[in-house]
Amino acid sequence: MNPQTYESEIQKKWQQHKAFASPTSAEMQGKQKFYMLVMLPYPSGRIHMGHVRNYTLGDMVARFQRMKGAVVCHPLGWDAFGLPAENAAIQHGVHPAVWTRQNINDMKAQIIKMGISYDWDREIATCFPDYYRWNQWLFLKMWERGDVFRAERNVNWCPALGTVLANEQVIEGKYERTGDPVIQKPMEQYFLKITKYAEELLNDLDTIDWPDNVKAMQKHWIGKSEGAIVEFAILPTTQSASTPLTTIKVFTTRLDTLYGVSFMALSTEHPLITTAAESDPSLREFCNRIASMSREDRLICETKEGHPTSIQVLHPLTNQPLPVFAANYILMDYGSGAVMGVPAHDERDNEFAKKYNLPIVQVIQTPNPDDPWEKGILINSQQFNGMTSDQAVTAMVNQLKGKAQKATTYKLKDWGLSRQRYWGTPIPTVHCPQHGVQPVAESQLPIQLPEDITFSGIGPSPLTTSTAFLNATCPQCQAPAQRETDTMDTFVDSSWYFLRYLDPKNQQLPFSKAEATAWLPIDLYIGGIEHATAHLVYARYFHKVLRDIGLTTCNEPFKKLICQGMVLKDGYKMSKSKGNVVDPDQVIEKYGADALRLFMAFAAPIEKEIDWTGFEGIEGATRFLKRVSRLVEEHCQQTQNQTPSLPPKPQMSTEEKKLMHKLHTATKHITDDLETRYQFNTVISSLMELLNDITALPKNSPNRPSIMHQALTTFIRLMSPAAPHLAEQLWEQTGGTGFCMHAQWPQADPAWLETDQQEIVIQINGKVRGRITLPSNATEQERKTAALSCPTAQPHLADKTIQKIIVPPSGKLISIVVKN
RNA sequence: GCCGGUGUGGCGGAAUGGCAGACGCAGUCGACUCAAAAUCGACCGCCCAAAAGGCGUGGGGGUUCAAGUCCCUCCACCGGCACCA
Repeated sequence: MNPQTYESEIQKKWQQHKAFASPTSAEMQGKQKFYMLVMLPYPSGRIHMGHVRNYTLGDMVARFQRMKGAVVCHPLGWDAFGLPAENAAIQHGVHPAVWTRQNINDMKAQIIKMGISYDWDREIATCFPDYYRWNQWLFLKMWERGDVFRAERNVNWCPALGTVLANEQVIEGKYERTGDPVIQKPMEQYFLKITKYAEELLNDLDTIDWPDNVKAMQKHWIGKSEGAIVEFAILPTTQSASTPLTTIKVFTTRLDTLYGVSFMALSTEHPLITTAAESDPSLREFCNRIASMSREDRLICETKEGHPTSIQVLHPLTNQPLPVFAANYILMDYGSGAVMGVPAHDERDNEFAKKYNLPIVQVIQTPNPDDPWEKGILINSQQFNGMTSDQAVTAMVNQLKGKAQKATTYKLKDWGLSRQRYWGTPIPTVHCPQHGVQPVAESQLPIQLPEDITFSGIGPSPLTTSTAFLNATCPQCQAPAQRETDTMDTFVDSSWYFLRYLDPKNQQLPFSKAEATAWLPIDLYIGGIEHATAHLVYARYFHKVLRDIGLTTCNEPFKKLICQGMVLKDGYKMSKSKGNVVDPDQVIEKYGADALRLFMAFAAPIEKEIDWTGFEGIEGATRFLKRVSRLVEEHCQQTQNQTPSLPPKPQMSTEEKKLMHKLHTATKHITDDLETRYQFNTVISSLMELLNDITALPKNSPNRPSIMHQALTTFIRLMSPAAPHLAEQLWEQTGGTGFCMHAQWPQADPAWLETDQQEIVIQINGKVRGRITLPSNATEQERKTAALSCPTAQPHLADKTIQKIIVPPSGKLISIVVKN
């Protein structure tokens, strides 16, 4: 029978019997739980090989855990808000909701064809009011907690279209579609105070089982550095009276180099520079030039550039006046946007000082004179001379009294939430002429997206075209107010979706605490490495907020994370524009879902990239499945479903005992690989080895029917997570009851893991010189004696002095050390 | 530049300090066949005619009875971040 027919029949049966259903917390009855999660897909319309790989491997774990007896939650949903739907609306006139709906239906059908065991009763789509109302609810909770604020930040502004663009739409400073120039324009936006959790987000990385590279990326993203904030007083006569500032605050990790400061550099966006530029045309021109550069250009342009100002500051210890520059290498959004220039001990300051002829004063003696950027011993620093860098920092903070404090800064920035888009969660606030920005009352949720929208791709957010939507009342004074037209970043949607799966129909809360407590943390999360920072940081942050609101109890949502490698074609990522997309549907059409799954699991370790090009290997997967079917077929014909019970061990032939041993060692390996090592390629190779050994059992083996029955029914269950359709088919054929996917997972019997006889390798001076077979219970002395009399070892022992004989605990090897 | 990782046959890869190359793909030869496909069997790292033996996990060094695996160092490649004060 060909896979195309039986696979869909089995899928129907699974569906009819709700075979993938998972219980609520009340129904769990103290059973071991397992929450298997994959990153929710964007409904682009077609599944691709990356999805296939991700979902196959997740499904293997889910199916394995079910057979092991765990209650398994294995859901899928749709990350359904986002730009492509809006583009489809602009280009093809189809409403984003319609387009998205259709794509979800198409993709769901494809995923069902893969035989992935998702509990579709838990399905969610983030674009439904059912879901996004809880984004709004959470926003209001965070507002109450004071975790939401409004501030200005630059956006990509396309003056020709009058539209804000996403980073991905801007290429080399131009709108990718029209080529219109894009500039940076400050705009008032909503922010979430993620920085409040910076320290915890950093520290808790040590408590989770994640890949090193992802942890490293997150650490770098959070970017903690410890140092001090020091104040430099502005010489009053050197700046215009209009500025309120009397000091400049500077963050430094090297307060010990304070005596080496010869200038101060400020970001071109620093308020002090902005004010100074008002009365200094040359400075203004410099700042404008830097501001007009796109982010990309700024990174490419590596030369340090500065512009002098009339401002001077006083050195806090020596009271010497120091010049203040505006400089292109100072970032406004890190530290305080100001740097104390220490040319002798900072590479960038050094370059800058040389260019502008500023004094370079060495104040640190470093262990390696060629590396002046390191810490060392202070010199030229008056009473601090002779101190180590670390001692000096403490001493200087004390000396400077209120003018310096130890401080910690992070690269992590507060999360800019606002998007000037239609297809997203409306931010639940109104603008009242009297009371400013006000959150709406909880009772008004959901604030629904209006349908009467025209999508032109130009002008402000499409939401501004719906007057019905815009008209609102102020919750404070009930006077007319204008509804907020910004929508939320779609990362909000994906920051807590895994909790909504647990209670998808809840009308009172985003999810109940009981469900969250019962199912969290997620035991295994699989997804692409591209989400190593943004999504995985935001989701961790949201989870901590939810914990602090009292909705969840654990600190970290994802206990174990695996990032799967990409599926390539001809060395490139598959993409429509390259025309190298391999459609999973066509592969299933030709080979069946089981073959594709098997191949995906076998091709390479999960975290590595695989290239579809080199892999006629799927033929191998097909061959394997055919061999299994044929073997079971033959066995059933021969035995007519008579299944005598297994004879006691002494009555078995040597070959039969060997097969039984293999059956149990394979069971052990496959169990380990699926349970702890998450190494899927060796699951498949173990299955192949086992199949080879089962096939090799002699036709005239005395207990063949019973041994074969035992071997095959075990094999079918071991194969079931990877190739569930064929397993189901063969399970029925061999007389199994119920679904194979619900059958009990085979257990490795320790008695069968041992063998009566053992082959022992004899090494002499590290080289293999012979092998002997001994009873497994032979003593160490017997092993040594036998090894020394091994014929092939004799030539290497003659005329030599034996110095040492080592028998390692496994007993599988004996190492003899000899000397001439 | 900094951080993380990888390096094993023609290819994908296996190997918890204990027989390197499991398993598969490709290939070669054979069986079956009128023939082909499918299937089954054998071979399949390098040197030597072969056996015996030697060499061999990016290069060099070290620890160990024993190193693909641990340590040092260099090289190459991949990924991430990148003027982070």
